[in-house]
Amino acid sequence: MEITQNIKIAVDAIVFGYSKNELNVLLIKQKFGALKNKWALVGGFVKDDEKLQDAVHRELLEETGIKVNYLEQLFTFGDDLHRDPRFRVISVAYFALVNSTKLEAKPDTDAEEAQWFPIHKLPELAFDHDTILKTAYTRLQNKLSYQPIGFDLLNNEFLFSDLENLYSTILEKNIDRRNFRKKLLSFDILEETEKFSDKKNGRPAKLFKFNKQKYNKLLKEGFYFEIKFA
Amino acid sequence: MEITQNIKIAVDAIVFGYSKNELNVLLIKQKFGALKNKWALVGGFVKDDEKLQDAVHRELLEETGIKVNYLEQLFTFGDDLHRDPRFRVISVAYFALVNSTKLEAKPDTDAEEAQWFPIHKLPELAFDHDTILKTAYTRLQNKLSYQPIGFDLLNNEFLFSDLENLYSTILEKNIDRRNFRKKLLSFDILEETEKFSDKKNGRPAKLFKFNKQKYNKLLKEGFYFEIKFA
DNA sequence: ACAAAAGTGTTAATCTTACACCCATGT
DNA sequence: ACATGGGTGTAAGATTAACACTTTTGT
Repeated sequence: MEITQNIKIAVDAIVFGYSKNELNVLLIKQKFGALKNKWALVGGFVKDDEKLQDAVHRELLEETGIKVNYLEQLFTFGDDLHRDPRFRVISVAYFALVNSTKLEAKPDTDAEEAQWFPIHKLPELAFDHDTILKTAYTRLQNKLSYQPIGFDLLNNEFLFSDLENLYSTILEKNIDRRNFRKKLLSFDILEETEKFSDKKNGRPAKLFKFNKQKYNKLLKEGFYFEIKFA
Repeated sequence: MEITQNIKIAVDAIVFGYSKNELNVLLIKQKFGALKNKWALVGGFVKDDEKLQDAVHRELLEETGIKVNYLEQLFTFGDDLHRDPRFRVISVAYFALVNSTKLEAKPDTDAEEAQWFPIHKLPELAFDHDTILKTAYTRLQNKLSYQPIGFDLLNNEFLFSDLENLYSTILEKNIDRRNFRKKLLSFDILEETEKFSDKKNGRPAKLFKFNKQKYNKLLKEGFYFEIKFA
């Protein structure tokens, strides 16, 4: 039983970062080919002896020097036979979160131009990457309501107002501050620190931490993280 | 830019059927190779000019003659480099529901032996198909609570008791009959028919239909299907 | 003293849960 | 008349939603 197949398999990463009340996406400028100078998701072909996940990490490191905080498989795009104009490529897309939108000095390898773009100010994208991005954004919006994933976009220690802004920015909704705080505290997965914000204006605010161990423990006991909004 | 890659891409379908208060999975017996006589999910290699979805439909038709009621992409299994002992295969798994567990007379093509197995009485499976199956079962259990997917496992017209049994079988939970009925009726996506069950025993029960148009309309208006259990 | 953001509590409305008896049919 | 499964309502408890004033700090 011999199989010949002329399909290439690639991975692409949709990396979200949150900074200054904006949700950003990491893109790199295409340097070659018909799509030169368009922007694209970080990605590339999978090596023969490489796990899909490892391929994603490798590409991220090679092209942007970034290490992600959260990574999960999103969807496999393989129904559009000509999504890549060169030949048939099936892409396994991954969804990633980072808690910093600083870009390190570019790594030596590919020296691609990587850049963060606010989700609502995207440039024209190569391939079907706009579709992929839309899928990822919807996934992020949904997950925020039933998985404590927002913390992966914030610093280890954060203000309640940061968290609240993150939710209201990404979900594009207003949130009642009191109800939001009450709800999150009721889960008992946040810890107060002794530290305070060092903002110029207004009353200093306590810094909080997400206690992942406690969350995992509660999960096993049947706890279900869920935040709804009016 | 030349790429050589020695990875094959396949699709596999996890087909669920519900019959006589049991959840069943469709498997086929392997006829060749090292895994001969083990059972496996329906699947096969993707053709060069074939959409992933079409590959699934084709394999289902060729190997079992079945047409599914619901199909969605589940997950892409590609991290285990030796999941297929012959060479590296990445498999895009699809999750399917049918409303009949009758198997047509075998189609002429491959004449594979296809058979339904109750989810809790599975034979030994080839490859990593037990992992895939577990993933699919979890997905089914979760989806049942937030998408009206159970109807795709039942006849077009069904009894409330069927629906209730389906939920309690798949979720492996007891359900309060009154609360369940109240909840579902409150969604206003079910229609009473004029017909009644023709069971021998007990009071005849009304047959209901799921009104998919109405559900889709409500969805657009922001309706959210959600069933929780005590 | 004022501007800015943080912190906090109550009430009404809604939703969820628990629970048991009568009804219609076939034998 | 009895066995079988179908059909229904209510009350207590929990959760959600709506809403505004006081506190702390820097200037």
